[in-house]
Amino acid sequence: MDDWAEAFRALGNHERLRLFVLLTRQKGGCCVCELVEALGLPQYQVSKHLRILRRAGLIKSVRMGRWAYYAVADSGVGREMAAFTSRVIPDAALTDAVSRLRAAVARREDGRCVVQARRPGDNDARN
Amino acid sequence: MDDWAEAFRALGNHERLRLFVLLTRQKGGCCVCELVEALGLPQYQVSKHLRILRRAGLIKSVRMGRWAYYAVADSGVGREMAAFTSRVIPDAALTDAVSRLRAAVARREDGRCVVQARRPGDNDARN
DNA sequence: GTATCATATGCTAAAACTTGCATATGGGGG
DNA sequence: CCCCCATATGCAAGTTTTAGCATATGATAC
Repeated sequence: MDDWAEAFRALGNHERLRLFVLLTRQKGGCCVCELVEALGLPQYQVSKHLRILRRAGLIKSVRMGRWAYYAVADSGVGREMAAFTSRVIPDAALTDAVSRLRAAVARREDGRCVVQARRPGDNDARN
Repeated sequence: MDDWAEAFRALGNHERLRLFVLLTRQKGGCCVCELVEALGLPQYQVSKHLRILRRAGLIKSVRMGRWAYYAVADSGVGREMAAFTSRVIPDAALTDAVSRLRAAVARREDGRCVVQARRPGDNDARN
């Protein structure tokens, strides 16, 4: 029960919910920079949100070289929540983010992410 | 999407989650004093939690005389969430609260609540 | 080694939430 | 009318979250 309350709280934030739903849409997971690109949020924020989702048991992470790949957790809370959000949250709610994510993933080489990180001065969202 | 984030946040509190799940277990709804008895929380806290759940679209309320009856909302968020929590949260997690609620409901007369409110000095939980 | 990229984290101020107490509101009964 | 019961709400203190910036860590390339 407490586990579920924590999972609900983790998803009770707009950005984190988008983040989680994005991960459910991208089977196989994706790395942080791809999520940063898809969501248009600062990298540190994405990292922090990811940690909260992981602590809640909703997602898992694997280090591959210098990249960290995140995906929906296999067990209990993660799988159930993913199934639920996939069912009730309409695709239309995040078409843009999904297509940006797809684009980033498509740019991978040999299955590895090659997205260049935004640095101060790049064409980032609010500048 | 924002609606869902708000609903998740509302359920992201241990007591509120218990409260909501209790309501899903008691079809037809129940009044505040019955919930107070079932949960062992102070009345003002139950009222406040109920307001948050209602604002999130999870539950609805009806005034009947001096009692306020609360029940899971019919529409979207409420119904879906109720179905979900009923499926994933084991009954064992709140057997005690449910049986106290059932007992209170059983004590109704002519379908109306007759639970006497706890006053300072009664055999309440932590005293 | 140094430089660079991807990611994580510490710190701070602001905002939001929780809790408790007191009290207000709204309705019924005498 | 006044009193009581059921419920709601205003306020203050303590706690947690959030957002932003800077910086640390981990890993690869040179």
